Amino acid sequence: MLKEERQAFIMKQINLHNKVLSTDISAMLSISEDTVRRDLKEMAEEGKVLKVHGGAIGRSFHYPFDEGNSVYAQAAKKQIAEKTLKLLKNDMVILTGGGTTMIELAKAIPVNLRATFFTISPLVALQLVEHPNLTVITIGGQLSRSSHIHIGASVINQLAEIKVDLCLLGANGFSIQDGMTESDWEVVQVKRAMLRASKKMAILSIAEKLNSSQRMKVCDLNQINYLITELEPDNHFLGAYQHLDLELF
Amino acid sequence: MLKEERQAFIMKQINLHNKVLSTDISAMLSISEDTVRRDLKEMAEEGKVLKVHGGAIGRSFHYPFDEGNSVYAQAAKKQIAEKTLKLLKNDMVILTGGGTTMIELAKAIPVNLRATFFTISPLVALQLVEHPNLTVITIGGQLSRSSHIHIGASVINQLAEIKVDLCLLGANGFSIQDGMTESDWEVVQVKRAMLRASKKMAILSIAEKLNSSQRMKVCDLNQINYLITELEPDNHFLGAYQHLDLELF
DNA sequence: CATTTATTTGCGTTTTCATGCATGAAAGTA
DNA sequence: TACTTTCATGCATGAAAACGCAAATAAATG
Repeated sequence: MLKEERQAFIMKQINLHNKVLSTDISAMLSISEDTVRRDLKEMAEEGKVLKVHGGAIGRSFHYPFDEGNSVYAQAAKKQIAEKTLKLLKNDMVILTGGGTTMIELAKAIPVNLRATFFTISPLVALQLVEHPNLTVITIGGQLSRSSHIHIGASVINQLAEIKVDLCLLGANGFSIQDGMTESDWEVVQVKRAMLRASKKMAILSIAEKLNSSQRMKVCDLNQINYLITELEPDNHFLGAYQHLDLELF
Repeated sequence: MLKEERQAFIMKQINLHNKVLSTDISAMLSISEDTVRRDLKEMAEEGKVLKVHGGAIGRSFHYPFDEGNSVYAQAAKKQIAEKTLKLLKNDMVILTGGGTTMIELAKAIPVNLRATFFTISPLVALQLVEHPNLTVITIGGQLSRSSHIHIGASVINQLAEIKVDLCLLGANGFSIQDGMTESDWEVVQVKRAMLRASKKMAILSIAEKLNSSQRMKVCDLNQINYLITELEPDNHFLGAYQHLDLELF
């Protein structure tokens, strides 16, 4: 049997069942597991499959979404993501919200980080799960059409049952006078619940959003531990925040 | 024997079997393997065949994973999606699994359908929420790296609390003998819970997956109400399923 | 026709490739 | 932690490919 035939067979199995076990292929084709492993290794190097312990899984899962990635202020968001990495340590349990900044963060996480992520955003969850050493848990609930995060009572209930080391949130409105604010009542509720579920709170926001306010208040600034923007902490634009009880990044 | 004859013979063999072995041709035509190799090399340079170690394979031989990251058997899956629409009525409460077939279904849903969807797949959820008249509720939990669906105890618990009109599932293994089967224990548990949570059960599967079995059993065929494939219900390939207590689409 | 020239073919040798097995390391599991 | 499964690695073996060379065949030329 030709090597190409074998690999085609494996590919077909993966297309059909999403994953294959080396032992199964070995048995089905009556070849040694070594050969299967070598095939999988080769195919993995060509990017055709994703090798995992015991076999391989398909790589065809790729969301048709952010492909046309024209994210607003993406450069700044990438910078924020990079800075945020400093807060993440091995074995942490982390809770995240949604938004494009969080997506950038999820992409930027180093492969060797070993941590548990709770998230209310399916997109962030899908991005995070690409990392081999992360445990990703989605807090489910009604999916908001506008913000693409889970909202509603069930989310609140689930959040009441966890306590995480660090919560990472994007901000909608953020100002000295009004603290963190939001325009959507449901989102306010969810964010408050996330706040309660976390020991520390970090806000990721492009500087542009600072000093803007929305209608509804999520919390005061003193409940925020870290504020991460694309600016240097000593930037004059951040002057008003430099003397508060929060750490600037 | 002329070179053209030989090469024509080889082409014929390749068209017939999609591949040839140098040793076989050598034996069949009583010529040395070197000659065969030289022929294959020549033909490969002309782009007629694809030379590989041990012989050659036809030019038409692509890997079953169609170029890039497009979906395997997408046409068939779109057909399945179209047929499935007949089962969906206004104000239904529907529970769905994951997989590329389900994604196609989510895309195919008409904008005027007014229904509530529960799903364990973040990808399906994101696709569904694009429709203005759907309420989308994600059943959250640990996100499986291999199948991109939520698994684990929390999913089971949440499923225990709902009762939906119709459950739509893709199948991993499906056969008369073994019923619906899966390769992942966690997924089995989730699918069983989905079964319990639903009044009716529909399986969406490309015909290619029928008559294949995986290690672990999800349920018997008599628990399935609808089986939807890309084939016509009276297709002879579905013969074995036509007399069962399930409706074919 | 004879001779030269070019092409094709087969054979032996050397390299490269494919595969299975054995071993110890690594990862997962109880 | 101890136990099992899976991985990676090197090695041995056999198969196939590449290469050069010479014989055989075909084509071309005078």
